[in-house]
Amino acid sequence: MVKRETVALDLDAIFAALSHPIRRAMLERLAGGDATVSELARPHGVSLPAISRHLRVLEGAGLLKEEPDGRVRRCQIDAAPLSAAFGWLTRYRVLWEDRFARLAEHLEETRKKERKEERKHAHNR
Amino acid sequence: MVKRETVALDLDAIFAALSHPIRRAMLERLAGGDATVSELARPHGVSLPAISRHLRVLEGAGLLKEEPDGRVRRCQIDAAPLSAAFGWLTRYRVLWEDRFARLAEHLEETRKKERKEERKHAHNR
DNA sequence: CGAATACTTAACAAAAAGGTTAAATATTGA
DNA sequence: TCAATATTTAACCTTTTTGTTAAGTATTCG
Repeated sequence: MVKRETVALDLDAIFAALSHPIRRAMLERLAGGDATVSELARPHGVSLPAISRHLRVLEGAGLLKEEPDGRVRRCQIDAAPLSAAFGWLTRYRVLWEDRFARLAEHLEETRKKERKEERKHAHNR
Repeated sequence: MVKRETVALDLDAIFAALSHPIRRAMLERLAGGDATVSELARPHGVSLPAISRHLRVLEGAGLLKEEPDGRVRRCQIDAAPLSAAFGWLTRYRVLWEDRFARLAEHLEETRKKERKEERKHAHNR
């Protein structure tokens, strides 16, 4: 199936896109509403070309849509791909939680036995 | 506040660690239980030094704990840092709430089934 | 029209990422 | 003790990432 590979490639691109603080900050900014390239650039002390390339990274991960509007470019977040990242994390978080759950169960079991032993010994004292 | 910076740095490292398919596969493997370096290396067609460095990336993100055990190194997942990534995504999850809801439902459904299967198998053991 | 504005592309450099092979280290087991 | 096993370190190469400045392309507006 092609889909599996696509998803995998997406995850590569999505997680990579999220791994840079400027790009995360841009997404955070865009979460509050659309913005132009310059507006997105302003808070970060880097050149416009650098910003432009960050935007293309986000776009490549499917996280950004741009729409030319006169001489301005209006940028909009597309958060949909985040659900893939979220899904990956969730799938394995679940597994780890299960492991913890099983461990916790086991410990609880052990504790019960121990308490039983304790009570027995208390009687014999 | 030092904490904020630490978290930001962690997010860089955590998302970067998750952006490589081999590293994600290793975490998936480790989710099923501890493994040695060689065991982790086996499925991927790369050299052991390459694997060793992937492991250090995971370790650097706090996702891996290694314990020398004779001439073997037993690797164990530490899922705790994932909650930072999880947390970041969750903050912006408002933007894809609908999809999120559907995904969450689906995962919950899957988990229930899996647990049912687990109990069944546990009985047959 | 022509200057200013908002970007992008080109060309370049430094650093990081990801891989390789060869050599070093440590542990086990015959 | 010696050979095999498991893994890391060193040295090296290539590609990608991230940034820079300078130049190019549209678009708006006086």
